[in-house]
Amino acid sequence: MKLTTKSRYAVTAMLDIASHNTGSPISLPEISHRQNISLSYLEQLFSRLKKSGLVDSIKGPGGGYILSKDANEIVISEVIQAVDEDLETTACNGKSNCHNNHQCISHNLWQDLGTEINNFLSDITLKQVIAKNNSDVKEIKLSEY
Amino acid sequence: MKLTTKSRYAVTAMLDIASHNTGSPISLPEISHRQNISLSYLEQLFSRLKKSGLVDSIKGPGGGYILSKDANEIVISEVIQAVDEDLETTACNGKSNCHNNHQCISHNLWQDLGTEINNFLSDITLKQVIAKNNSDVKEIKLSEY
DNA sequence: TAATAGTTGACAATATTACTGGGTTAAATC
DNA sequence: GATTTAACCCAGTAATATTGTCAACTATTA
Repeated sequence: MKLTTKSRYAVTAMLDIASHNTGSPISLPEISHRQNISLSYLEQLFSRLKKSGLVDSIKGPGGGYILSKDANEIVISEVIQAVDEDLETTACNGKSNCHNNHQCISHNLWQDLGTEINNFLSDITLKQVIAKNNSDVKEIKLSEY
Repeated sequence: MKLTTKSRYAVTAMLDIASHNTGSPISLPEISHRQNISLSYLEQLFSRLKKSGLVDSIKGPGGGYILSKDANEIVISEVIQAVDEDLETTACNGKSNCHNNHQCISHNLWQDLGTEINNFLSDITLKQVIAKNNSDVKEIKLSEY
């Protein structure tokens, strides 16, 4: 599990689509403007997102991207994994001589934690993040009036 | 919250020290060998970790680094923050005109999630990760005999 | 005190990744 | 069918991560 600015952009863009979902596709220029992410970069990200089957695309005027599943069926971790392809490898990966000894145990420490982080992010859907945010906004509004 | 290979290395190195903690300091060449991280890079990482007060250093032969606090008092998030200095900024950060409107709501989506991830990693200590790993190893051993 | 093993810091060089720009293709509207 | 809008593809540049090298500086030990 890796969590870079790249994956942050991808998650943000997916959240943008999910929160502006009115049935019609959302274009990348729209997202670019709202989220302040360069169009070219979005194109690269969505190339991956589409390959991973998270979005469908519609060409031409009025076209754009739509979520391939419902927003409560897409979890954060799969968005991240779609754009950050490299699976993490430990130094002793595959070496049979490094099994159950002291060195390998050390190597596994991060792997364990990585799995936990992954599990955590696999429990959060796009919809949940949006719902939480909306409730926060309501609170702000209430406190202002 | 950012989670790159850099922060992964930092956490791994800290876990290495914590798991080999026998009272005497652990040298960077040791960690470099065990975790397969270049010595130069470890030096850079530990420069930050020391500045953040997470480790103390002892010079000269037999020297190295020791945890400045007990392993159950150091949480994963502070290790990550020590090496990844840049605080994340949203596009509308600071602009008063972008408050409570549609655009800003989108920007906040990630920020909310980021906070959650941070809270999650603030609840996990070095000691917990090691304890979990040790129990896993026991399970493996049991199943092998 | 000299020699050695270790940390610390600065700096350059390279490899990898993040990001941008220019063009091509496809669909819709006029 | 010309024009517009958007996805899509490919190369280039910028930034960052990573490694390498060298020179202090510090404590230990002989």
